[in-house]
Amino acid sequence: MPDQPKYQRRKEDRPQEIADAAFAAFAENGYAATRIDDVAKRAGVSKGLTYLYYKTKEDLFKAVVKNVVVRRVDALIGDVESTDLSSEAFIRGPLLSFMKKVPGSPIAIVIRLLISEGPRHPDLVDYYYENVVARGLGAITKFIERGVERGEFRREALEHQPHLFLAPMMLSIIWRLIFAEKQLNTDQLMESQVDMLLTQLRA
Amino acid sequence: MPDQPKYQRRKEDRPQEIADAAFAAFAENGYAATRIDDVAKRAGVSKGLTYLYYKTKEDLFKAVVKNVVVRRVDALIGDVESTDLSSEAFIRGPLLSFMKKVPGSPIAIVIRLLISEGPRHPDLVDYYYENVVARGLGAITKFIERGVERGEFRREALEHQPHLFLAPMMLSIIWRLIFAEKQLNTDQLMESQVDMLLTQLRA
DNA sequence: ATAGTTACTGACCAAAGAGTCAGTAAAGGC
DNA sequence: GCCTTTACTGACTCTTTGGTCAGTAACTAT
Repeated sequence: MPDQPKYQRRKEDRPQEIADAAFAAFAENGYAATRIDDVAKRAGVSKGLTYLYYKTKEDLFKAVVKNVVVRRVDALIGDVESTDLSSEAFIRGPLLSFMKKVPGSPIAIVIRLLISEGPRHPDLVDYYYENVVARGLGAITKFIERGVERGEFRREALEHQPHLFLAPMMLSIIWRLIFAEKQLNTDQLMESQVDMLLTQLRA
Repeated sequence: MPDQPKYQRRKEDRPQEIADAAFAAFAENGYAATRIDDVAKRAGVSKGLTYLYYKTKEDLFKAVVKNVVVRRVDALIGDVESTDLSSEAFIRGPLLSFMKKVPGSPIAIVIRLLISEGPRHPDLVDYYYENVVARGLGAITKFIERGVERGEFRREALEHQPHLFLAPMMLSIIWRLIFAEKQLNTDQLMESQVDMLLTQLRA
């Protein structure tokens, strides 16, 4: 029987492993009800090690919440800027499919955490506003404007369109966060809305 | 100097006073971060008294969350059933004005609490689904159907209309829960949506 | 091998907070 | 006034948990 070492030193990977475990724990139990000890167990390390990489529970929380969403939004914005589809085709294609994915993705969890913990972490809220919301809305707005310039869309009535595109997605997210099991065809909801908005936008 | 009694016995009023204080505390801090001692202080009573009227913290929480919303929804449903306005006039009038009020009302707080604590209190979620969501959606659906019977609305495409009416309200609620200060004209958002939906519904 | 470095462990501490209960005093009946 | 009832208080207990740190053992260099 080979003597198995009690643990391996894996300086490089630990922080991410702990962050992943923490995300799962926060997702299940929320911030306050999550025990650091529990996070450590999930990550397969001791509590002490968690404190080596993250100074406090709050630090861990913030670090975790920040790194979940940004790269997804980056990807979407990249798509928007590089696509050669017509505006309508892009909206019906990649944008709609992105919106359909969100309610079942970690983004939804982050929204739950922002709703429950946001008020006690204003800097986290600011971070999300700047890096996710503002950029996301900006991208959609730019995209509608491009449609206008190309003569695909009418100029008027685009005041609040970006938000209206997102509204059924938001409803779907919340619905699933609260009533996970109760059926609601959220995909169809978003499709109807997109249809409706495009009809109104079309030149 | 009259000797002031240390306290008054007010058996009738205490439960409600404690519940109100608890709602305020839960709204500010969430469930886990709320101290019973704090609730008691807000209500101007001792911690012990809280436990006389509510067996546990969880009992208190559930009692509080249940009694905030139901009577408002009752009122709305009462309106729906007794109005003599045309369907469109009712939607543009009382329904829209109800939806505008919600994001700044205690209902929004309840939604926050359901999102953060719902998973750990499934019976509370069920209660809300039955008493608020199902009844609310039912009322709107009935109302659209009435419009159809009267020849005001087209029959088709009313599949998911009730949810679409509510979607921008949901977005507004969440927006204000997270980004309280950041401006967004949520009223106008809901008006645009109602316009759009009515245009589509109109016979 | 052996010594040195440090990633990692786990027992520990101190604070906080849910829930209890013996005792107090306010109201009401006589 | 006095007695009884019970709404109410507040000090106490016991558990939980965030955070610390002295010690251990996995790797590295020589």
